[in-house]
Amino acid sequence: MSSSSKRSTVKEKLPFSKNSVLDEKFFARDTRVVARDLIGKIFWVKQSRRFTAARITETEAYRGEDDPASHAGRGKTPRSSIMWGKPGRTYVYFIYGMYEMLNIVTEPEHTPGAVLVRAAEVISGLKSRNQRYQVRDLSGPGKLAKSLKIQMKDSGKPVWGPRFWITDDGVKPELIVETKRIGITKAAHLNWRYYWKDHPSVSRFE
DNA sequence: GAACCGATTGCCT
DNA sequence: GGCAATCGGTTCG
Repeated sequence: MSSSSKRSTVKEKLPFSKNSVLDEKFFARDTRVVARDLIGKIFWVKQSRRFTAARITETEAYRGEDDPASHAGRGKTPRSSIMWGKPGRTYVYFIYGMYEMLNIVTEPEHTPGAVLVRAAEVISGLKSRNQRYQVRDLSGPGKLAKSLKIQMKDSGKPVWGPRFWITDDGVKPELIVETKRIGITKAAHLNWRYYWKDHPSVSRFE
């Protein structure tokens, strides 16, 4: 009668419905549409058998050769070539000597594009008690990657497991604000940043 | 090789 | 608001 009698099977139970996981088609679309649609979705990370869930509240779109601010803006290089790769894979890069940035590759294969995940709110898996304190609001891409322990070696992984997932639980923001991207000098006038209006985890309001 | 830059953050004035 | 920290990627020679 106790649950201990039927132990773990080969298949691992995921803390979300398989139907709610976004698939490759979701990411194989216009980068700006994907960036906007990702607001409110849940980003899952599995780290040493524990799951952390964070609701995405802020993103930015980075496109191809038509976007000078994008890593793809000067053509394919060893670092940026992943942006031409299959959609729905992570693109993690290192910047300013100390921060990693989490991006998701967009557009059909051979068309470059990626969405920078700039902010999120941890909604489950938050560490507490005797474990190390973890903040709830991941306000900014550097802090987000650091808190979720996302590193360069995570680059190229799909967002439908076994390390990352993105799910839709039906929760939607009342209003999504579109504004200028942050921290760039080229193509700074484009309103390709999207955030959940008034959400406390958003890095900056403009 | 060497020099320069950057999709950030936190601390300082 | 200004600016240093810090280092892989990119460009230049």
